[in-house]
Amino acid sequence: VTSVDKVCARFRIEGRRVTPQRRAIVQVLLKEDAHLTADQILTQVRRQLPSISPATVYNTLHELTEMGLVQELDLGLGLEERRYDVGVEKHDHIVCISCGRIEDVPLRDGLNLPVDEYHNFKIVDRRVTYLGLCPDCASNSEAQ
Amino acid sequence: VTSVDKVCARFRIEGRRVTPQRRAIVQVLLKEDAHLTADQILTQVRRQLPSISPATVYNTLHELTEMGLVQELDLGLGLEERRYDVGVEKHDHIVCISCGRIEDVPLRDGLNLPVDEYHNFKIVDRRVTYLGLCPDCASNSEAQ
DNA sequence: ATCCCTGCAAAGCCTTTGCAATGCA
DNA sequence: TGCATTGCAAAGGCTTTGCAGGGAT
Repeated sequence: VTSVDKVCARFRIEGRRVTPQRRAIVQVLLKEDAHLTADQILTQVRRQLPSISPATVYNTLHELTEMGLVQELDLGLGLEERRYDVGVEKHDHIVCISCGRIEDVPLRDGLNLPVDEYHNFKIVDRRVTYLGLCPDCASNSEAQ
Repeated sequence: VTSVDKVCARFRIEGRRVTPQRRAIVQVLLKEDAHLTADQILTQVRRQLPSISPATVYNTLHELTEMGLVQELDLGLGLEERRYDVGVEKHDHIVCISCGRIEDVPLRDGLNLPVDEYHNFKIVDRRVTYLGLCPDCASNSEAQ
C-alpha cells in the first residue's frame, strides 16, 4: 500500500468514507515518509486544509493504525512524543540522542524474532530502537 | 546499587539532600522491583507519607534517572504509560499484549549491540521490547 | 543559618469526548 | 436521504512550574 488512492480504497473496503481530510492526512504521511508527530502532521495538513481540527487528525491516525497501515511509535526515550510511521515493511528505528533525528533500520540477520520463549511468553512481535549519534552530531562532538 | 542507603549515599555524593520523601520513593522502587508508573509509585509512597505530592515524586524520579539509577520506560505500545524501572543490570523487556504484565528479559547472545554502524550512526545503546502473550493469557485464549 | 526541597495550586500539553452541522455514499 | 465524519469547544489525564514555608546539612 503505497499510494493515496490505494489507502482510500482500503477505507472504502472497511466501510469507511473517503473525505478530503483523510486524503490530505494520508498524502502527508506518504510524502513525508518521516516519523511525524500528530502535531507535525496537523501543521502539514493545514497547508491544504487550514481549518482541519486536531480531533480529525487523531481520529484518522487511529483508524490507519487499526487498519495496520500506520504504526504508532514511542521510541522509549521519554523525551520523544508519539510519532506515526507509515509501516510498509517491518523495520527497526535508530534515533540520534543529540538531535532527535530518526531513521529506519532494515531487519538484520541474527536479530530475528527468537523462536523460543522467554518466561513462557508466546512472543508475537518485538520493537527495537537503537540509540546513537547521527553523522552530523558525531562530527560535532569530535570537534569540540 | 541495591539498597536504600546506597542510593542515599549517591544523593549526597551528588550534592543532593536526603529527605524522608526520597528515601520512601527509593524504598518503593527497590522493594517492588516492578515496572511502576509514576502514579503507582505515588500511591505506594503515600502509605508511608500520606501527604507527599506528585511533584516530589516526579522530581525524585527525574533525579534518579539523571543519576542513572532508574530508567524511564516507554514500552512503545501506545497504550502504555511511562514506567520506571530500577535498572540494576542491562536488560530487555517483554510485555503481555493482553494483560499488560511486564517482565525483564536478560540479554541474550546473538542480540548484543551490533558493532557496525547503521546509516553511519554511532550506536550507543539499544532498547528492545518483546510483545507476546503471558502464560495465563495464552491459556485463556486457547480455552476460548 | 543557608538554601535545597517540599507541598500546594495553577498552568501546560497532548489527546479525547460530546454534539450539532456537514457532506459522502 | 441516512449516517458516518467533521469542527468546535470543553473536558481529561498526566506532568511541570512558581512560590512561600519548612527542613537537611
